[in-house]
Amino acid sequence: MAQTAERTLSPRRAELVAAAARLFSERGYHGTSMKHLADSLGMLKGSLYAHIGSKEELLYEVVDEGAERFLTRAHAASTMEGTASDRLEAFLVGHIETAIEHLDAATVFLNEWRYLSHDLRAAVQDKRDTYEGLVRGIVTDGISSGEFRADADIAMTARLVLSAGNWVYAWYRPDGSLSPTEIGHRYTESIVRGLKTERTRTPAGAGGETEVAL
Amino acid sequence: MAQTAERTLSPRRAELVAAAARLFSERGYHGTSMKHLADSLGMLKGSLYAHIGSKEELLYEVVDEGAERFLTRAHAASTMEGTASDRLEAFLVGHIETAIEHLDAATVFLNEWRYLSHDLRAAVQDKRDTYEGLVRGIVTDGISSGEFRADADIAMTARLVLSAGNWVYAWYRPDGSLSPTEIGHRYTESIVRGLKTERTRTPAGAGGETEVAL
DNA sequence: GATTCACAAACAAACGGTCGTTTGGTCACT
DNA sequence: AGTGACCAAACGACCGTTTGTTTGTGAATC
Repeated sequence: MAQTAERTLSPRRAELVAAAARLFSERGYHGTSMKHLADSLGMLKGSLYAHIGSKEELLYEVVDEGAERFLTRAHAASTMEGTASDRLEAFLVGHIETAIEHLDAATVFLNEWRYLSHDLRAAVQDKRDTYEGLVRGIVTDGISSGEFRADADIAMTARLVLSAGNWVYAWYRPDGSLSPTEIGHRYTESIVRGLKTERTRTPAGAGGETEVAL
Repeated sequence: MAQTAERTLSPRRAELVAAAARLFSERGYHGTSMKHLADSLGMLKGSLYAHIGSKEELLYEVVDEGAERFLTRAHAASTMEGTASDRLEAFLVGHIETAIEHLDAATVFLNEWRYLSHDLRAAVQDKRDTYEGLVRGIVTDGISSGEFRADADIAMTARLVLSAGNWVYAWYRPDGSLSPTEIGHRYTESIVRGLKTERTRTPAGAGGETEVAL
């Protein structure tokens, strides 16, 4: 009855998902019509359905792709050797690099995922919970080992880290003077400095001015 | 020809704007139809146009109302007596309190403003720039007075503050155990601790666990 | 000769918005 | 008290357009 949406193969389908990521991030899910999508690929909207099952399926694919990228990097950071500070830094740098390198998918992952219908949204929510759990784990480790202050608020600290990383998409412009890695390092330094028990201050260079962007 | 949309008077119109704020924040601007709005007020969509000029006018009203609230609180924090730390704290606490007390309008202000057409969007952008300028001013003052580290990155620090505050809407639930004020204080402490030149550590109580929410 | 892929046309439903009409209530005037 | 003018507010049908999706057809590719 319904034509099966062949999984991930087909290069043309990948183009579709990429175009959807760009449009959804620019105009939002509900603000993007199938005609917009088709126009951006030089075809008619009806033709899209040779590659996909529905508009929502497309949204899910973009969102899930974003979630997987974040999780992969986060898992690597969580399990690597080193102090909790090292891992927290690797986590945040990885988060910000991922967000910037795939700005479209990351924006959609952060902003449009809530428009998924119940079941698909729940699947994404699971991954988000897992992700936040990884940050909390690192912070908890740092406290256990005496590296971080014992009275640090774990949930609040984790959210501060994620908030910093999650808002990058809102102000980052590719023509800025700082690299993603550099941004990640600076954010981490600010946060970790406040977390540590003893002072292990690393000198930080003064950066150039950048334009105002909230 | 076009019926003039009477400014801000009319209590019924205010109800309309409030209902729009709630719906726009829940379903997004493009995801909310005029029929949704009318239904939520128990009237027909055609009747809405006795009070408003267009859907976009409604969006602008919600967004601008949000912007004004943030700006008012921020201006008060910026001009108050005290150290830069005090003002930075007042700023962030005010930001978070405002965001939570008017969660709907704040969410729309942060997420949906970009769907305004060019001119209206530019007006909002101005206010956002002003807002960010206020944070930077406080950080700059702190550096000048020797209160904050001389090598602190002003733009980055300002963004860290705003990011923390701007993401609150995404995880805050009214039934949580922490008050808006408490949340603001904890965030500020984490950030300011990393900014200060000498240690002026204030003891912080360990908070209760809260549920996972990204 | 089967499979891909896009076209072209059509679909019902929903979109934002308009408009002439009806409603319920409040006036001033008799 | 009764009457008619006035008025904001809501109705309800309708506008033209766009929405996401389906389907039958035909050209190209393997």
